[in-house]
Amino acid sequence: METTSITSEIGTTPAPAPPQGTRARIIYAAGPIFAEKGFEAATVREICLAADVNVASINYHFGDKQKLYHETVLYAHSCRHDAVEQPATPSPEPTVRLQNLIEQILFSMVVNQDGPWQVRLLTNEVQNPTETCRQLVRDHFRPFLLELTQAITDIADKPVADQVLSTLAMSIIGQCMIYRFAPETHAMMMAPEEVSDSSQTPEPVDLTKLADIIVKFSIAGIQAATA
Amino acid sequence: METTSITSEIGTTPAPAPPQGTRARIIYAAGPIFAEKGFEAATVREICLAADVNVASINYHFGDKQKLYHETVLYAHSCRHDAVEQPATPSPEPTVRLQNLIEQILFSMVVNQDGPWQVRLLTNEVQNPTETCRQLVRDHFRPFLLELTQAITDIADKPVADQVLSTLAMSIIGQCMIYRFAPETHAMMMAPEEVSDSSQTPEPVDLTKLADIIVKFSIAGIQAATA
DNA sequence: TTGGGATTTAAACGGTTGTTTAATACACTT
DNA sequence: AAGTGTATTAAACAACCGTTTAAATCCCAA
Repeated sequence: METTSITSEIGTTPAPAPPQGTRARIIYAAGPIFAEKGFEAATVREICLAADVNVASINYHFGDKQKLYHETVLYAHSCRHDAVEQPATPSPEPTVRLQNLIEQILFSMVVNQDGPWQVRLLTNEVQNPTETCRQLVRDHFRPFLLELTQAITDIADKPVADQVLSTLAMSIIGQCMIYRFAPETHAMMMAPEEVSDSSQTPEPVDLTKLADIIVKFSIAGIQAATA
Repeated sequence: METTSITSEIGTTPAPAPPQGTRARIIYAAGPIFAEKGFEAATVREICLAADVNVASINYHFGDKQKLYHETVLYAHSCRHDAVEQPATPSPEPTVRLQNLIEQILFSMVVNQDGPWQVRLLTNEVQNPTETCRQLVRDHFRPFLLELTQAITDIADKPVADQVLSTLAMSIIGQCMIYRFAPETHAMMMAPEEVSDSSQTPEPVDLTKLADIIVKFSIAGIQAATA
């Protein structure tokens, strides 16, 4: 059995074209299926059909369905993480750092770059976390949260109680994530009549403008809540 | 077959004790199971086992599994809607109305009154909407959104572009909903080491204080974003 | 008490699930 | 060319899925 990690195999290149190895082709096919139907509803047979491999290949290369899911989530995160560039040296100005962080969430989680299935898969995992999520929290989410709370503290320019600090951080994250947590219901609310099929996720919002509003909103909110 | 709607049967009374009728007992047992495992992963056999009824009862009383799910979601919403009292006459002061609306979301969606499964079920439905969600949007969510945008417009005290208005509304809803969309991941982020089983959803946050922070944050944010 | 619709029951239905097996094909060294 | 370990294949496995069936039971009006 191969032992190569998929993240090092095709994770570094977003790979819009289906890859060649059997193992990589399975993950490439499993991603959108897991993202759309969830872990339980997705069947190994339809994944293998989409990947054009034998049904036994999943158990041979990954052990079982659960381990395939684990690898697929990690691959999805690596795609999104690579898709957004970060400034090499953080700005000394905390409001600029806050803007960078907000844009980082929005552009990695909201924009549908080379297919939105990676984001949808991560959203599902964060909501119904498995051991995979714990790994993501430790390696990526918590370091990000620390940067965010540091920026908030600097903007407040005074000591902030821990509970207030975490509430403010969650307020900022919540503003960004709402667009990914319930995009279809959001579309229903905004356009009540014209149902439309909307096969692909509609992206009518200008992300730059959206980021600007959230940044202004949040800076004023931080100052008011810590006054 | 019975034709009584469950919402009129036990919906008006939150009913912490298991109800008597077979039909009601099925919904009472199906709620937490659907909420925890999702529609596909939940099996009719474990629902019937929990409800202590025959496996054929679901098909007899509801037609099929999907129709049972539909009724269960509607019942869950009626529980949450009844659990929060609303002021009879809206205040003329828009900031007070905004505070009432924010508390309305928080107390109906975050607090775990007589078990958090109703909220979790609604969250799942909003994320992967079926026809049931469309019904909820039409009858409840959109009227709520109209109240919210009206309050925002009054606070801004000047004309606000539609796109900005809807962005601000989503920012407020997002701040409240983030605590329900990913409560387990949120707990992971806040307490990295002490994993703990946390069988029940932990509720360390003081809701009144939380609401206060979000209200202050949002009022300042609205004024800054519409200045 | 009796008749008959409503309800509950045990059992079975066809179909699908994830996984395993054993045989086959492949690539590459000796 | 023979041998060897890896990879792929078709077929079958037991278990479970949602649903259906037909008989048994309940309940209440006549």
